[in-house]
Amino acid sequence: SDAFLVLILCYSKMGNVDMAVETFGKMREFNCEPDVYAYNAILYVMVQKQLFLLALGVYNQMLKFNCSPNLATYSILIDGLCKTGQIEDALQLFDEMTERGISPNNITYTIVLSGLCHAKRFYDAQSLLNKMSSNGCDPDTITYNAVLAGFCKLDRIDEALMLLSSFEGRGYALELNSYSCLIDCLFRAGRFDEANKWFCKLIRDNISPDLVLYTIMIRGFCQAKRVEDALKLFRQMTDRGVIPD
RNA sequence: CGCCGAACAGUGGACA
Repeated sequence: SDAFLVLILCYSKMGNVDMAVETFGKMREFNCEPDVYAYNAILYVMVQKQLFLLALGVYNQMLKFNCSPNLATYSILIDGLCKTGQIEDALQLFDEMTERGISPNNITYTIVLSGLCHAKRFYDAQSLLNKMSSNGCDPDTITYNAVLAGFCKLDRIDEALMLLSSFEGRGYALELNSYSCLIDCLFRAGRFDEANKWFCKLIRDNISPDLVLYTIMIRGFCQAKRVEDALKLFRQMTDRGVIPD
């Protein structure tokens, strides 16, 4: 049974649904009842390949065979719904899960938060974030990344900045990607000085900007008609060994 | 057979 699981996981990582499904089917032939991990593995591939209806079928089969879904099962399914834009169904499944007595953890919350952001449901995301903390789940760095990027893209920059300060207050540091995202959004909102301020902070913190961030900066300064600043950055970039594309 | 552990799920940047 473990052997099957490992095999399914391998196919799953290779993105080979057909072989994963075939292997899964063979389990029964060998008198191995799939356990929750096997189900999760197979659900995961299906969801990755957007075969959501198939996944739902497997989920129902799972219930029929009295294999109780666990938190990972729901995370996989909810994630699939979110990523195919079916946020309402995702929320419903989320409720179904809690009704079954399974409480969400960091991962589940992050999935739903990111789904809500992608669905442009800022207020729902905000209140879920609060609910998360009041349920004793502390957002971790992945949660913050997801929500920060989400808020930025919804042009809720001030909310993102507030989030960032509570984030820093808890001793986390942003990664380069997230800074880039924030800076880009500041530029788009016409908040050039702030964008520049964050960039300077990055340098002070000894984080090396990469090609993408330099591109964001240069583009931003060009839009702000600060061509000299843009050129200065271009030089800084090449001096630091970042090659323009 | 029971217990314990392990193995499954989350974010991600400009232009394109």
